[in-house]
Formats: sequence, C-alpha cells, structure tokens
Amino acid sequence: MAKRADGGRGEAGPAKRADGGRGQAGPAKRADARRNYERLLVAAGQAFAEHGADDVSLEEIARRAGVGIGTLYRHFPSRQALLEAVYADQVEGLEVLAGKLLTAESPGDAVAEWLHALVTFGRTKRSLSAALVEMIGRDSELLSACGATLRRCSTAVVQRAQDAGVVRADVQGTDLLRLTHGLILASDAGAGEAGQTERMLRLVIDGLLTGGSAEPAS
Amino acid sequence: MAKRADGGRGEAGPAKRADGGRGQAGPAKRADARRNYERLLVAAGQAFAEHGADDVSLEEIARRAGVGIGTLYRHFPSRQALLEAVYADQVEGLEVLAGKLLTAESPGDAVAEWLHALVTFGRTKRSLSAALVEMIGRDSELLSACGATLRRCSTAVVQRAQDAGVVRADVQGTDLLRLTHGLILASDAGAGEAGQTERMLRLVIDGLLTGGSAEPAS
DNA sequence: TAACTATACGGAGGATCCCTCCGTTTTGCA
DNA sequence: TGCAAAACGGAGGGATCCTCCGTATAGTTA
Repeated sequence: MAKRADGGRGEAGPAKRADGGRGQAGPAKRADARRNYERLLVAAGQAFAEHGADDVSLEEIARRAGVGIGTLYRHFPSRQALLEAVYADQVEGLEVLAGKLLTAESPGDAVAEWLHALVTFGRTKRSLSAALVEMIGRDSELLSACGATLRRCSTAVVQRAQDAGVVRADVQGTDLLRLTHGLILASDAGAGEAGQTERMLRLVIDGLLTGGSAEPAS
Repeated sequence: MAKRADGGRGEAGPAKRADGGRGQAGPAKRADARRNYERLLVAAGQAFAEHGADDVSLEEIARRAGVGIGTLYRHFPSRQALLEAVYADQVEGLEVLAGKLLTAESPGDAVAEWLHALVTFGRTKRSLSAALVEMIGRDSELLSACGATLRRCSTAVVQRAQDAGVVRADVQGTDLLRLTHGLILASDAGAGEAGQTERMLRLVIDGLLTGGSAEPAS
C-alpha cells in the first residue's frame, strides 16, 4: 500500500492546471505533441485503474503510451499533474456522456447508463483518491469545479427522467452521486466477488424507478 | 504529495500488530532491542509530524534514531507497521494523559489541556491519514479500537468537568473529537497563519464553559 | 518542392529509496 | 568468565524519480 513515488524534494508546485491540449490559451501545440498528450492520458487512466494510482511507475505509463519518459515529464511535470489531468479528463468525459444522454431515446435507460458510468468513474476515482487527498486544500478549486460539473450533469439527467415520469419525483441528482459513492465503498469493503456491484446497482436502479417502491422483487 | 515508498511488490502482509516492546506476550525482548524500538518510535513520530508521513525516507528515520536501517526493518517490517505503531503509541500517550487529567486540580483546565492534546494529536494524525487510509478496511480493528479509547477518555474528562459544574451539560465527550477534527481541517484549509488554530481553539473552549454562552467576547 | 527553425522527442545517467542478507557485536545467563 | 542466542548495522541489488541534451520532426517560408 501507498507505493510509488519518491525522489522526494521535487517541489511539484501548484501543478499549473496542465492545460490539456485542447483549446484554451497557448501558442497552439504541435500535432505530435497533442497526440502524445492524449496517449499519455489514456495510458495513465488505464494503468491507474488497473494497479492503483500509487502503484504504477511513471516509466511504465510512458512505455504503455509508446513515448519516452522525457516526453511524459514535459507534458506532466509531476505525478500530481498527471493525476489531476486524468481526473479532469474523466469528468469531462462524463460531461460529454451526460450531453448525449440528454437527447437519448429512453430517459429511463439514460439514468441507468449514467449510474453505470458513475460507478466506473468512481472506481477509478477511488484509486486516485489516496493521492487526490493530498491536493485537497492546495488546489481544491479543481476538485470543487469537477464536483459542480458532476452535480449539474446528474441533476439534468435525473430531471429529464422525472419529467418523463419514469423516475420517482423525490430523487435528487446529487443522490446518485452519494449512492454510487456508497455503493463502491460497500462493494470493495465486503470482499465482493465480481458482479456483486452489478447486482447492487440494478437494485438501486429499480428503486429509483416509479412504481417499483411497493414490492421489491424477491 | 504522495511521496515515498516504492520497491513495489513488497507484499507487506497484515503487519502483525508490531506488538511493541512493552509487556504483553513474547519471550521478553532484550534491553537494547526495547531501547531501539522506543527511539525509532520517537524519531518516526517527529519525522512524520515535520515532513508528512509519506515524505520521510525510512533511512532518515533510522538515522535520526541513531540505528541502522536493518534495525528499523527488524522492528517494523514495513512502513505500514511503523505507521500503525506510531499511531497506537500516540493514542496510548493520550490515554495516559487523560488518566492524569482525571485527577488534576482544575477539571476545567483539564478539558482545555485535553483539547490542546487532541489538536496536536490530530495534526499528526492528519499527516498520517493519507497513509492510514490505506489500512482502513484491512486492519481497521486497530483504528476502531483506538477510536473507542479516545471516545472513552474524552467522555471521562468532560464528565468530570460537568460534575464540577464548569462545562455545559449539553456537551458530549465525542463532541470534542469532532470539534478538533473540524478545527484542524479548517485551519489548514484556510492558509492559516500560526496562532490561528490557537485562537479558534480558545474560542471553542470558551464556548464549552458554563455561562459563557450569552455574550461572545467582542 | 526544398531549406530552415522552433518545438518535441527519447533515453542515458545521477541521485534516492526500498528492502534483504549476513558478518559482527552485545546481552543475559550459567 | 565463557557462551549462545538475539540484535545490530550497513553494503548491495533492484527499482524509481527526474533532469539534461543531442537528435528527429512538424510547420513555415521562399
């Protein structure tokens, strides 16, 4: 537990937002730079999800991404920066997904899919959490901004399903965030076998649907 | 940010309680072993408090304690084990303090001193927290046992002050734990200058005292 | 299309760190 | 005093981190 990272006095600074590669300011990055940036983000996301954010060497991430270690460090000056970027990227991905779900055919299925996405995201986030805790307080603007985004998306998806009458009226968007959070904690505390969370998740979804509150399916 | 510790596949095991050196079972340790054990505990406690539990190399701790790295590893097979031992030791120290406070002259001052101790402890604990999080779920019996001890001590100290009529009756021992917890979070989130927590702490103490609830000192 | 330059790439290398292993030293006891 | 078990201590193998700088490439201009 609590592996990786040493070298110590690396300062790391406020991790200047890492800007990404997409848009915003800057003198426009070169094409290969943007490509490598994306590759690193993907590789890091996978690696973190598999081994935990603290048990992956940056050199392995660079290897997976097919770039040199120097390239990784140019894009992400510190492990923190990479962590933040992965986190922000995933939240952005969720935001995009929410956008699609808001125009999906079935608002009910949209909620289910949204929950699935939240759980998947939450699992990764949890593996990041130990490391993310470190940046709370220092750069918590990023975290709070991402939190706000998630709340907004979740509320919108739920709202639409409620308007369509398929989800109970007394459910709040933020409830989903809490539910998934608890669900993840529960499922990896209870030595859960695979599929365990899947079952619980379905249970939750059934509970959210209108009319499903009287008789729990035995 | 999430430094230290690597080497990877070190397993580390359930960190077999590290037993300490004082009493309990075992074929009685040799004098020098017990002495070095204590030195390491002290050195680790200081080092963790100064640089954070993840930013101190075990070799530095050994150096501070004036022992070889091998000795450190014999006493504490893993960083986790050392962390746990330091934590348990500090809780034990608090327990002893509480015992003394229960026979102190002024029950009111005792509460104040108890709060101070809790804050000091909490600060260290916070620096340990990132690492301790890792062991929650795996070996949470230690944590829950320590938590119970703290609650018990806190309740006793408060109770005595209430019996003496110097602390409001609607205060619970566990309130102090929550208060200090919140106070610490607040003080290192708000870029607090030194003395900031001191001020807040006095404020809290004033609030606990009987009769102090009417006019907040301007 | 060819030449040119700012930008990006890549990985060797120095500095730590972790943890094990084993020869040497110390302690407790007969 | 002599001895064996227990403890000490640090060298060394393996792995990471992060920097530095020569080389390759994308974009641009003639």
